[in-house]
Amino acid sequence: MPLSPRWSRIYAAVRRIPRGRVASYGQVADRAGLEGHARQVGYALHALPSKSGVPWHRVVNVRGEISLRTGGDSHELQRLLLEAEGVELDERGRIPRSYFIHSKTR
DNA sequence: AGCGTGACGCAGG
DNA sequence: ACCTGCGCCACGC
Repeated sequence: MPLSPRWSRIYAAVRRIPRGRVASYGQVADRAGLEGHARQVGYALHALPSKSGVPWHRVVNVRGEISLRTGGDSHELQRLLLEAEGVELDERGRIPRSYFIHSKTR
């Protein structure tokens, strides 16, 4: 049975993030027509089955950090998936602004 | 039905 | 750059 229309919009927005780029939870919320509901984006992705085909790994927090609990498996997985797409983390383990959607460069 | 919790973000200090 | 408080909504007790 279908998830709430709210979550469907969120997943659709995530699917629109181009390969090799990332978006913050807030940007996803905006693009899903849910301005100010960044937290719901995190919740929706958390509930997402790993088989879904939704590129959840392209969503990071506004500071360019992977928001999954450090040390956790999925945190590691997200980093690997991003690097596989050519997204490079800086020395602090954060993703430069230039990889975000809407960024002029890159 | 209330309350705490959480893959967040922004304004303040 | 760091910390705190608050708004947001769905879930599980």
